[in-house]
Amino acid sequence: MNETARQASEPVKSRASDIADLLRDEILLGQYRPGERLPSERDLAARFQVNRGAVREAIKTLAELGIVQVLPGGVRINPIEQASLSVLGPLLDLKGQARPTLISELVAVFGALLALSSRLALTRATPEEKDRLLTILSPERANSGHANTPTTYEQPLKQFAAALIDINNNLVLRLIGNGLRAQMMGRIDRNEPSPVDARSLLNNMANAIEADNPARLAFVISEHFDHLSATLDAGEEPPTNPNASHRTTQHA
Amino acid sequence: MNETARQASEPVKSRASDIADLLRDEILLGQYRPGERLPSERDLAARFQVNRGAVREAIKTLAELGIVQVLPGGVRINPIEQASLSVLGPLLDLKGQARPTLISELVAVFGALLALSSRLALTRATPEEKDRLLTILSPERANSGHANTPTTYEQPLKQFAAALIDINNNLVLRLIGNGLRAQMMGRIDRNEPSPVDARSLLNNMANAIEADNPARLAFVISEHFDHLSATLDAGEEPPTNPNASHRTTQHA
DNA sequence: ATGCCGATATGGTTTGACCAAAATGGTAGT
DNA sequence: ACTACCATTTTGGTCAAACCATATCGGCAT
Repeated sequence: MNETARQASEPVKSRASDIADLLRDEILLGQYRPGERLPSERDLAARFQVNRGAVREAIKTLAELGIVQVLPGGVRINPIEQASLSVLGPLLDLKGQARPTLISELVAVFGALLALSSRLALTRATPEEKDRLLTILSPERANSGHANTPTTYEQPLKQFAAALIDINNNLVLRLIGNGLRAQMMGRIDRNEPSPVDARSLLNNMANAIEADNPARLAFVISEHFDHLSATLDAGEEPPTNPNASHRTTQHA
Repeated sequence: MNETARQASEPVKSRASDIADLLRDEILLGQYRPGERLPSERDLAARFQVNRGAVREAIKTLAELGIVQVLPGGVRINPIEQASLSVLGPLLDLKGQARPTLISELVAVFGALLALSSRLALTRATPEEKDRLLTILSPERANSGHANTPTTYEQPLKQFAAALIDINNNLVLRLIGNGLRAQMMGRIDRNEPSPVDARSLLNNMANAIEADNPARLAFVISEHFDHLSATLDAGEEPPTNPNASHRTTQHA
């Protein structure tokens, strides 16, 4: 029946993917320098006690990630800058060991893309779509009336971003968004506690939408994330209060 | 000696990559519907007269592209929206057969990212870096003095974008840029004849930089590419003059 | 010191087989 | 007739031992 319902629970861990993960982390951690050669497939197979085929598949994955380059004579390590977007996730998992400023950079780009996306969307949005966006931004005064949503700021932003993607119907934008989201999934949702008056952000966004002002919408978003990024840039862990357990029902 | 000089001439075509390309195009062309199952590895191996290992590696590639999902019991096709950025290239090669509006969408996102990147860069650029940007934008009045550059508009923009990436030093931005560039490489350089008064764009950009106005810089870029995107959106091939052979020394 | 050439190492490919889990289809029980 | 269960088949995952073409490296002869 429901042929499209399948959801891909876990990626089905396999030897090859385990090896790929391991080698990937080793490379991202800088254990091999760019231009250097990875051990031969046979050596790796011996090291991991697996068949050469498994190693080949793992290397295939690394090549697809853009962090190595396989050519006759040997597999060579690429500079990180030549990698694919998909390395962000692993890089984040390495928690700053490889690039301390990563999260700040990510926030900056995310904010900018959100701003861009919202500007484009608001320009072409129908009244109904604008209503939808407003509803997402301010669940308190929504028509559905149930104000029991626990004042989380990430959720509205996520939904908002998703709605923007739908409205824009721009495949390129969607693919980039997919990539970023996939990499952030479950990695910095907690680490990015969306500090800096996120509530006022949502309000400003709503106002800009009501005012039908795409430029202003983009501006308030950019401002917010620029600030957030700068904050993260300054100290590695800016306002990490001892009681900060992400969403502490602030005298709601 | 020069250990980093190796340049990866051609990607070393292999059976597996051939098969991957073929299957990829078939999927992108919609010969399989999302949720549907790809033929089994054994069947594909038989069809392509190759070993199963080659087919496995090909499928691995497709999985990395995000266009299929391999799990015990069968390989299933994903909706295009779940793919990776890397499908853009193949999609462009299919020249609109799969998604006619792709180029327009790409231009829109490219412009927006360029605007974003330039805004961020101009905010933190040193005077020297600003000079560098200006030099790139207006080679005529550059200090080097050789005005023999044949008035191409793509080149300055490419160099400009590259310089921005360097200035920003934002890995996320760089990876996205890499992805987009890799996909566009040799594909739409000719198809995107950078029409609409590109010269005035460069001038406006230079002015904004001289004025130290990041917002204005971003604005002029956004405006330009929004317009370009809209133009592409309207007619599939907007001003394709019969004599349009990309750069026709317009009465220079 | 230089040029050539062969041994060696490397990725690419093949064959054939086995395993675990999913999908399938038929049978037994209701 | 319908459902629940189970055995068969199919599928991806893995393994083993080779062979090929090319790139690399070493030693040899000039």
